[in-house]
Amino acid sequence: MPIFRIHAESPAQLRRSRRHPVPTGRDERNKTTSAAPRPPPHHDPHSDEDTPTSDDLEQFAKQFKQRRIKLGFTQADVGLALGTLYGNVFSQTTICRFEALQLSFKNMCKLKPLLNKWLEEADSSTGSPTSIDKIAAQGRKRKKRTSIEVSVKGALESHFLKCPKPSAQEITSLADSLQLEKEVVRVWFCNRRQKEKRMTPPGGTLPGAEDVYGASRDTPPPHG
Amino acid sequence: MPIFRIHAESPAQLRRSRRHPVPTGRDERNKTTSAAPRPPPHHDPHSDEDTPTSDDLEQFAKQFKQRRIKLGFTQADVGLALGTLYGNVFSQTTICRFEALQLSFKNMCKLKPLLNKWLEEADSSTGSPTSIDKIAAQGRKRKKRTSIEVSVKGALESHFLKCPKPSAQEITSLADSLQLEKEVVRVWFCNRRQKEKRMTPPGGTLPGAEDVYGASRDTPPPHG
DNA sequence: CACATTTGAAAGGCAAATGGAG
DNA sequence: CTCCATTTGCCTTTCAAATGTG
Repeated sequence: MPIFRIHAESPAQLRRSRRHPVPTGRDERNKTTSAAPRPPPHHDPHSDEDTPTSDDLEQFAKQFKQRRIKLGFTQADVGLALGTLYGNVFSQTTICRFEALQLSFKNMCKLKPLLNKWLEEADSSTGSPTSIDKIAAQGRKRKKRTSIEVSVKGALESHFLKCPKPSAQEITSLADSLQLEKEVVRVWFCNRRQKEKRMTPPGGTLPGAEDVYGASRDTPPPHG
Repeated sequence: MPIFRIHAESPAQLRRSRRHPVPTGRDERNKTTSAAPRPPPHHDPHSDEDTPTSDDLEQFAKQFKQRRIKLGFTQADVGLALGTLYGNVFSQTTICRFEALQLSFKNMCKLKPLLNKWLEEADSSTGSPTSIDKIAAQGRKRKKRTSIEVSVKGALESHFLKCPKPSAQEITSLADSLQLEKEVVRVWFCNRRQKEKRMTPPGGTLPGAEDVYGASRDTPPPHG
């Protein structure tokens, strides 16, 4: 049973390879089953703070989820709590991914200590009135994700078609006319270009038409 | 423009694929797109409080979403805000459904005034410090949804197979052994029985043979 | 800037909670 | 209490916004 797949396939890759059929054929999944994907730089087998093994993570995630549920918290609650505890909010999505081992190995390692701390906190204060009702998201580190309205998106899109690489000035004026921050627009174009690349099939053919070639059995999308 | 499908096919009905006649008898399903499914008791054309038409709702939902985004709020924010405004929290999911017109007509009507109020509130306080109005309205709060752990679910399931209709006493003891509230267990069995029924084809045959009785073919299959 | 990665808002599936009728 | 319809939310997934690195 191939348990822990973290890092064996990073989420990004999963996503990508799922999008087009990509005749990968063989799964490269059986790379590492339970060994740490990456040997610790200097081994230090005893702690929770040091690079854990995949098994550690799996174990922890499982236990974490169990405790969380038993304590009656939702994933969202946890994400929020991390904010009030360390000023570092996370979305419910991220907690979900952690529990499901769907983050990269590195990412998992980064989050583990935080969640561990929260768990201890929550665990110990079972029943006692530790005010966890701080709604103020102070010192938010990451910028809140901007929602771009459909119509606005359309406008951006059509601009992109005309000019995928607008100058700083163009961006500014566009941002202005759409009432968006300049930075948001700039990043949007960056991301949009990235997407374009992703969607453009390696050979210049259309995606979906690639199946015609049939058995390119083990040729994952060549990049260059 | 056949846009608004509220009530035309409520999610619930879609899901259950109209197996029951539903008391309404005649289907008011194809009752035009723009007329209110139910004529106002005494018409009072000027208000937001009265039964709105489908068009009203569609209009409102659209506008609502636009404003919300422009103001920089997420669906979750709104849901939460409703809680602090009226003591009646809603989840992100519900707000999402409202915006997408995915609630039943009745349900939409019920939520509209609340959201409308929030919108005004939020709208007017753009930039101004605002009063943190805590209308400690009805304490009428929905019980937080209980998450039942996988293993516990398994236990319940196996009990169900042995005895789908446990007595109050059995429930109590089961609840006790699983460390769940008795009520939760009772409801679980109710819901489980419901599910069983839903999955069991009407004639004892497999689902798909259901239409033997009535040619009710005005509902296109769930979109694809 | 390109490219890889982290992270979240919104949407979808399933089911927990609620309400009405018997 | 039951059944059944309906409301509503937790968790999950998708797509992409934001961030990090060269």
